[in-house]
Amino acid sequence: MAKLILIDGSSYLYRAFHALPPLSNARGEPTGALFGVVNMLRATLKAKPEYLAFVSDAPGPTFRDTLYAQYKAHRPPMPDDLRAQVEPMLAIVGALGFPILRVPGVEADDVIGTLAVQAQALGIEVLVSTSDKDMAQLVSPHVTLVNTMSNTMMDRDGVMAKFGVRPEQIVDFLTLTGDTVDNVPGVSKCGPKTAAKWLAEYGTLDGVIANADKVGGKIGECLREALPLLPLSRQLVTIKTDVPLEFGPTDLAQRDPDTAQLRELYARYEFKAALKDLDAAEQATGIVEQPTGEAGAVEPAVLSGPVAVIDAALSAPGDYELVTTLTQFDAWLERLRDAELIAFDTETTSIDAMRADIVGISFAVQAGKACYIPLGHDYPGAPKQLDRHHVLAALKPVFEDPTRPKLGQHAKYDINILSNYGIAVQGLKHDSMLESYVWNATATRHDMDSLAKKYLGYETIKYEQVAGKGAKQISFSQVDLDTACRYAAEDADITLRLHHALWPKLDSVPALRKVYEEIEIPLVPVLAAMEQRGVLIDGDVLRRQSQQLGKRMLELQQQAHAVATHEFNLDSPKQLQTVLFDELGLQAKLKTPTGQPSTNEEALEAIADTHELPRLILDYRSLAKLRSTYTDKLSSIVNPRTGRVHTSYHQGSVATGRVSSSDPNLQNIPVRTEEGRRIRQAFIAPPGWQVLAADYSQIELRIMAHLSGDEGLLRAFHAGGDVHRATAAEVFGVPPEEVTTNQRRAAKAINFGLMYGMSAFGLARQLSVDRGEASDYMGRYFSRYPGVRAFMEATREQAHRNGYVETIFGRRLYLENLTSRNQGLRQGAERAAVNAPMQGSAADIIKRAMIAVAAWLKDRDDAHMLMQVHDELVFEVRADAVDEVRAAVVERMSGAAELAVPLVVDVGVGANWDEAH
DNA sequence: AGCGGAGCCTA
DNA sequence: GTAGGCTCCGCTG
Repeated sequence: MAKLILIDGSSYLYRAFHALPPLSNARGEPTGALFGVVNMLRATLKAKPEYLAFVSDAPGPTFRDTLYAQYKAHRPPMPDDLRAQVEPMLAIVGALGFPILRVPGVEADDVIGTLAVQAQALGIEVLVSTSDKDMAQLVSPHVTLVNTMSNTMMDRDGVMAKFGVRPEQIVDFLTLTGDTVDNVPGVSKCGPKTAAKWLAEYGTLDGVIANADKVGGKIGECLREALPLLPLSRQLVTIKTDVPLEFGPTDLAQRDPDTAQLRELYARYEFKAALKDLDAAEQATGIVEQPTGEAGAVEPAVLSGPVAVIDAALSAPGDYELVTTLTQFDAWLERLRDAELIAFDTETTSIDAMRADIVGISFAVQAGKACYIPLGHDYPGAPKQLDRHHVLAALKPVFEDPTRPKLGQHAKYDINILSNYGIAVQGLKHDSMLESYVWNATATRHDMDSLAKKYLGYETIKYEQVAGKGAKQISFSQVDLDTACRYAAEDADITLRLHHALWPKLDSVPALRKVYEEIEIPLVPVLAAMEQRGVLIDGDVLRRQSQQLGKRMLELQQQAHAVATHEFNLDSPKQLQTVLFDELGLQAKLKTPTGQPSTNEEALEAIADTHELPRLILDYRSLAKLRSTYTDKLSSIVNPRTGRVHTSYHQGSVATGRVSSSDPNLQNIPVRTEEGRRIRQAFIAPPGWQVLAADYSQIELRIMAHLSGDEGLLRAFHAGGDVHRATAAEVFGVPPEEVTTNQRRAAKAINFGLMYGMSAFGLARQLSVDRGEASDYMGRYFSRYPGVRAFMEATREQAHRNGYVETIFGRRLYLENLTSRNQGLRQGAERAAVNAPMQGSAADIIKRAMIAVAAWLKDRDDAHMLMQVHDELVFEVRADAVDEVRAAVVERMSGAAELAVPLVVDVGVGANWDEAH
């Protein structure tokens, strides 16, 4: 059964303030009450409730003040030492991921009462965490009070034991006893015992009132005296359970905690146990949450309250309309024409845009107001839907009008879908996935469900909930219309709400806004076009290669079995381990991270001279990899409709700003070995066309020269020629023409290693020299290129100071684990920090180049951009246009950034991708 | 059927 | 030693 924990914030703050000694931190700030509350919150989280909230009083009068001017009139003002702890408390509560609820006009109790009743109706178990006895009136079979500070729980029996009355009698009980602290008038001389006695006798307050005459003695007079005020008192002590709220119990999921901010707050207020918990969690997961706000010095006051308060406009349930009539559709068409920003989403039959059919479209034009237009639900008994052709034809002018701004979540997919129906979407202005990605690429995944949870505290309907999962999953076209509407309209609605939550963040940092507006958003249609175009594959070439590879693999396999004297699965590292190290008794040189003797390439290479089996395995593996991943796979993935391979480019999955490619991954096609390179021969151009490949020469090293400003490195690049040779000449103190092959190899290893944040130890390993020698090389390198060392130091320092490093264009690259107590994790983070500005800037540059080249290609039909492989762009070009395209591509790639060194681009042209290199 | 580990391809 | 994606096995449901 799902559980909801409601925390009575004010009650805890007061109770902790009075119960704990007046602690303070090194700055002299009071921390006692905070400490108590933080411990209570941490204990609460350990219960892992599905839903939770921290409820506190909103500023301003409530309905009780209106009802009775004397209400709480004698309450002393909040002590300064307590007041000072309110803002930090809210900051910590927010950073822990609690939804904070503050509703004006009512007290926290009323919000808690209302949510408790609502949750109960939904079959949710409720725990009310409070130290306020008045709350006992809420207790029921599924509502229990918890007092974390005294570590007690109070259910129905507990209420009876403590008060001597049933929970439903608590209101009457409190009315009779009154409350001197809150200035609620009761019956004087009537304490808990008398109240319980009367209620036991007459059942209810009304019963007591009706029988007021029968009560004798002095106390009877007091009762009769109090009679006129009792109805008012009852109103005052009754906790409301019908407050109109913009959110419900199920909106109250915990958000992702902001560990970085927590660490800072805990450190500031010196909560050592809480800090230790954070460290333990970090060690366990190896993950540290990145701050989502401006990193650097964080003043708790700035980040408190509103950051985590559920914003009614962004978190309320939406109003979704299922559009099945022309009247409805025309009304929405009108809304779209008037909209400042159109949020749209498509529903289809497949996640592969190239094979998907459209099933429906949803729109949102304001938060909470969305529609779903079903177009292709075809289950038995499906209601009649609008004509797809008519709807798309009517929407086409809207989608294709660049002056009507549009918003999507991963809009590239929807653009591809609509393109299948002849609609060329123009005017994509925003994409919530990219907003989140540019804001902080690593704080969260950027799918809508994760974003809604993190930035809105909203739990979306999951696709699995409407369509099932695994083998039983049905197509969206089989989902009933009402369910489909809830799901699909929510997608458009949440996209819009996410935009409202994320855009102000981006807009507040000019460099990030520029990266988003000038790089990521314009890149969307460019990538979409590349995916749709696809690349032509020669299936016959691949099939022939598969056969040849298979034949040679079989031979190797038979030889291996003969050597091992029995059959075994060459693809199984585990079986191989047994054969090599147990049966044949070979000496294992390396271990896997899990402690098993390793059978990876390096380990087999190391024992290849002691037995013939390792070499057979190595040969077999390289062939198996080629066949399973490339020759078999690629020919099977050719789209039958287009005869081409259509990859997907991912704009939101690489921490440094690169794009990645999958289904298939065209960014890891072999190139280093002769056999591998043959696979590239299958990437061809149509008859009369050529493949043109253009790649940046040493782009990351050039960026290092630019960023570091190191004179030696700048000179080397300005001189042109072989930079590794130039480096070797400097490091080894010989003229460039006398540099030996080994010297150049060492220099190249240093150049690359430095960009990966390498240590002398790593270089020694790479070059197979001892550590002293490697460290000697690095010493000489840094003495020749002192600017490089300074740059690396500065980068590490910036990473520690800000939690992120930046690219040339100001993209922020957050680092995880920089403050880890685990040395390995921390050093890993520092290496990543050193590499990130170079890898990230290179990514920015090629993205800018792609946008520029695509703009130039826009109205041409003699060349298409097909692939991006990090520092390389691949095109198909009609033979008569090759020279012109080559010049234009080089010009735009070289001109994609103004660096302190030239950006050199090498171009090759050929009948296939291999020849074009 | 889904998942983690091992291994290996790219820049 | 940076950044990814894909395939296989072998385990768990």
